[in-house]
Amino acid sequence: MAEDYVELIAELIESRGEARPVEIAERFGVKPPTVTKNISRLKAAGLVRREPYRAIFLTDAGRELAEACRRRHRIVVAFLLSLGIDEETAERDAEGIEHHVSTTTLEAFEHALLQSESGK
Amino acid sequence: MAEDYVELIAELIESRGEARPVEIAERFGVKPPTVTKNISRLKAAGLVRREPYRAIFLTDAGRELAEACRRRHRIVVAFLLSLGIDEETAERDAEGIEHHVSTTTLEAFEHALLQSESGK
DNA sequence: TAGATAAGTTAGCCGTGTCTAACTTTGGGA
DNA sequence: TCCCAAAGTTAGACACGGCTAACTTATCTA
Repeated sequence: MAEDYVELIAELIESRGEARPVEIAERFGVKPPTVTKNISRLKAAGLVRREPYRAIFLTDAGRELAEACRRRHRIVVAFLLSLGIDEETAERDAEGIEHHVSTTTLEAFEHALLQSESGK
Repeated sequence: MAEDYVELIAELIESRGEARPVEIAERFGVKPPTVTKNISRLKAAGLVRREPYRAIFLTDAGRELAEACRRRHRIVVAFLLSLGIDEETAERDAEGIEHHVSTTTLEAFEHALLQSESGK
């Protein structure tokens, strides 16, 4: 959960300037109370900084985690695309797959990606 | 959860002749009461047939699900291996990845597998 | 065949992630 | 400026998947 949240929060801050619960709820297809509860868990975990009714910000730890997740996500998506999978499916599957990919496997994906690029 | 259970139960029946809670608990690294609870959920879902204190059997639906899962598992593992990933990592990652792979992506894996086989 | 031991179950707890219903706060018009 | 709608929170419920402690059943062996 935490990974998906910080990833999305980082994206929202980048694209919108701030991250709001209502947008998070829409993107994940959950209801606002779920977001409130999860955000407070992220806060307890030191990933997020925030006061009630205000926008959500990432701590340094949160930003680091988000960066690692986004990088991993990009690699997985790019890899699936390189296999000829359509964008929508690649995005959807990557969402699930990325949390189960070890460093070893991620490196293998990167390596395969380089091969396919040189061979195109 | 259900998929992992029926997959393992099918394996145990094949290799041992029957599936016993104690073995399931060991393989998943959980305690026996967890297995009892989950088996009764599988029974409620119509995937498993069983009386208390006896071995566990799959229903037709359970067997079908198990077969689909095992096939998918084999493909994911073979695909990861074809990327040069070591067996242990391939097994471990496949366990997580397999539940998030759409039919489209599974087919792409199979296709890539054929390519790599013809090219070796 | 009677115990002891291994296997399995039951009861009750916890954390996670979800929901609905009802409330509060914020902020932008009229 | 005041009020209303949108955003956010709180309270309380639920299912899932895990645990420990304590109990019951099955089985093996002396």
